[in-house]
Amino acid sequence: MAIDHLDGRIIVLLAREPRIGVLEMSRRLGVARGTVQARLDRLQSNGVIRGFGPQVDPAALGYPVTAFATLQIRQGQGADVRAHLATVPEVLELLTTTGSGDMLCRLVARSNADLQRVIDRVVGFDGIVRASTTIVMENPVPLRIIPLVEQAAADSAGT
Amino acid sequence: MAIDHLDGRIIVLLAREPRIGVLEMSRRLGVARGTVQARLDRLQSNGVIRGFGPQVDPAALGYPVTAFATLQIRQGQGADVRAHLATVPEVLELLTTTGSGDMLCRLVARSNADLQRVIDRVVGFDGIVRASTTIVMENPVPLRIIPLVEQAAADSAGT
DNA sequence: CGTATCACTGGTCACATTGCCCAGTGAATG
DNA sequence: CATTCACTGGGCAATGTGACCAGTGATACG
Repeated sequence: MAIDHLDGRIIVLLAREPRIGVLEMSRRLGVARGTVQARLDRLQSNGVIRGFGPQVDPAALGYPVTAFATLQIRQGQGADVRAHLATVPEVLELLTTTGSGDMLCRLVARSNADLQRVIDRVVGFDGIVRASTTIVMENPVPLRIIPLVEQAAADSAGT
Repeated sequence: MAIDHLDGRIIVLLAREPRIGVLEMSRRLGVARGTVQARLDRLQSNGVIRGFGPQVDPAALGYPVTAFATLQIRQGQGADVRAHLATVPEVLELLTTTGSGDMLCRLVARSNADLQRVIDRVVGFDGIVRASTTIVMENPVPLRIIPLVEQAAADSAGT
């Protein structure tokens, strides 16, 4: 579960140059190829590295508008609402949060006008009592993981 | 910018089996290898595919708690606050939202108790007027992109 | 109507990398 | 002291890669 310094270097290197191969990594890190391979296998079976799927930019797909919707759910309707939201492609993520029957929903849309359509589709469901939406303007820190990986690696070094 | 059906199939296939190579993709899709290669190059230079970085699970790194903090920023302090938050490893993402001086901040922590430490570090900065935090309990729809890709590919098909 | 452009096909080539194997070493464990 | 484990450094066959090429069909353009 905890990662050591070498694991951290592997992940960071992989994050910076995803196209790199195991052999080149072993050269850069100064360890044997088999070691890198074993570490990678372990990190993946640990679940630390979930995968290497392509990171797709919704904006480049024609969905430049991002918004968050906070939904208040009628008691007992949670499962239905989840199933409903899972069918909406513009719903990129759904989280349940503290506060009874609250959900947070990450949305994208083709334009501000299109966002209205998306929101209508999202909230057009019986179990949703109330919804409030916040539009994202800028993204000063895009979703990142490297600093946390370095932190985790440094922590384990102290152990 | 718009993707066609073949682009969509490439992305979906890549998302499902990231380890797959160009050659194997061309076999599965029934097109020539060069075509897949050209499409992939184009998708990447378009910015539709940003990269293939490893998807790291913060929970597996020892940070199982996720939270969102809504920050209200003092006028004119936005840039300073961004710089401050960028230095906190537990800040995975930072967005500015509608509502003057509002930011939304995605956090992780080692535990609920540790979250207090993270929040203290986040809000312990002059430009932040007020902060409210919501803890994430479940993640019924993890960050996903495939449905949107399929949608975008279907849309362009109609064109 | 001809022509240029473009994407795609199906093939080749040399080269690098992969997955898999092995024996040996050093450290930590029991 | 014996065992286990991670790592090293090496070797092997098989595969994939990047780079080409000529030919073809469709589309857009003068």
